[in-house]
Amino acid sequence: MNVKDNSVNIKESPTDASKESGTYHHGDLRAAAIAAGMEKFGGQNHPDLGLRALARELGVSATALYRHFPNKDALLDALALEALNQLGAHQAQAAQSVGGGREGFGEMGVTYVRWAVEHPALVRLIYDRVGKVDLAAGNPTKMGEAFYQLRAGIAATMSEDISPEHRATATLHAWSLVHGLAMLILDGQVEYDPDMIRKVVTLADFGLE
Amino acid sequence: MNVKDNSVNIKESPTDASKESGTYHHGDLRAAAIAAGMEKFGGQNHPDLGLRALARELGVSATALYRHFPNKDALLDALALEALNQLGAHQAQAAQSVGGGREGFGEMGVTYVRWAVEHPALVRLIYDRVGKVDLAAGNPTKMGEAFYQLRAGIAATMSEDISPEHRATATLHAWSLVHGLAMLILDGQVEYDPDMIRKVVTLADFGLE
DNA sequence: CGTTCATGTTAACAGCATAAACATTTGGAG
DNA sequence: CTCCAAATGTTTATGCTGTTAACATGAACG
Repeated sequence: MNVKDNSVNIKESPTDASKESGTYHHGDLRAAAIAAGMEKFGGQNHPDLGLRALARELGVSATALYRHFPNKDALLDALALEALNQLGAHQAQAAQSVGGGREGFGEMGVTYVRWAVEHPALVRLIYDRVGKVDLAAGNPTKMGEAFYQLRAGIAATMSEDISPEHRATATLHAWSLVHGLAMLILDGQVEYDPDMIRKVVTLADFGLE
Repeated sequence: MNVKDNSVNIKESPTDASKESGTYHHGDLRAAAIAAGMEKFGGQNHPDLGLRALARELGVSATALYRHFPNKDALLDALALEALNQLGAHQAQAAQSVGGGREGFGEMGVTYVRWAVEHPALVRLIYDRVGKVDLAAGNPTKMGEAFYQLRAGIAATMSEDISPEHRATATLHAWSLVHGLAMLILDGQVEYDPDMIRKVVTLADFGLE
């Protein structure tokens, strides 16, 4: 599988744009807003975005964002999707770099946790939004699809000659393990230590090999 | 170990109180606020508390709460502590009802997840607050102590003749597993099913017996 | 009986998301 | 090329929020 780059496409606006004086129109505000939002959430631990602050950074009035997002939640959804795609890309890369089995799962787990530690607010945002969005509208969202890819990556590290039920259980087990570990670290209950992570993750035994 | 009830002590205020007409003074507003807050968070999934709304429910003006809590965060901290104590009590009860080993851990894990599912907003609140509080002030908080009890309960289900390092790793593994599972359920990624929970949890093998 | 202190009140402020009305720029059709 | 419509921006206004300051009440204690 290739590492797809699903990142937001910051298209140069018509007639170049970029900047140039105080143009009334911004160029591509939607993309800029998402980029600025991602930047703002980058190293932070707790998601907290103010429309006014974001708009100020973009050199635009607060209500301008409403031309591109129906409300704040929609903007957060867009950010969450962007973040999930980035995480997915990292996971795919990790899966690519190693084989399956316990070793492969270890690598994916470590990657998941590391990405989470490096982008705390984004992980929180992802799970926060997906919990609200997917349930509310029963639409087969892009986020749902991205999550499916994530699970599939985990399941792929498991031996093929185990029963489907056991496989489902084991996948859930693995996902829970790395996600829980990541959350405990983000919430300050466990200090981040790559070696320790690997030890904990490879302690798992659910018919991987 | 006995099941301690660390719940908030709703002391009848001096001179009885309880209610009786529109007394200018409330009686014990602090306890009432915590109780009302717990009630409000009870079945909800996402923590969201408005001081004004809470005060309205208590039949008191919004700013009255500032006589008992320096700010909103302090109130949330109090709620988180209360919630953590309740969770701890449940865990202790579960630990009491079964022996150690894989069976014991399974019971504790199921209990943890069940309580989390029944009180989603409170679990979120607990980890949200402890992440901010314990780190900010390096004080050995009551919450820190309560968490220690939680970990100790998990560790107690493990065989005694394993090395301390392995024991620490295994404890973290177990905690991560149940916490991650609970979070995935709360975020709508996994549907709650007690049997499935038990299967996933007992799939763990880290020198329990 | 009177003072003091804890605890309540109302009024005010800044910041928030958001809606409505108005302004400007862009792009396409005649 | 011109003109009109749609897209995208701005200003203004509304009702929410947490929080502070100044004032009021009542309970406890000498």
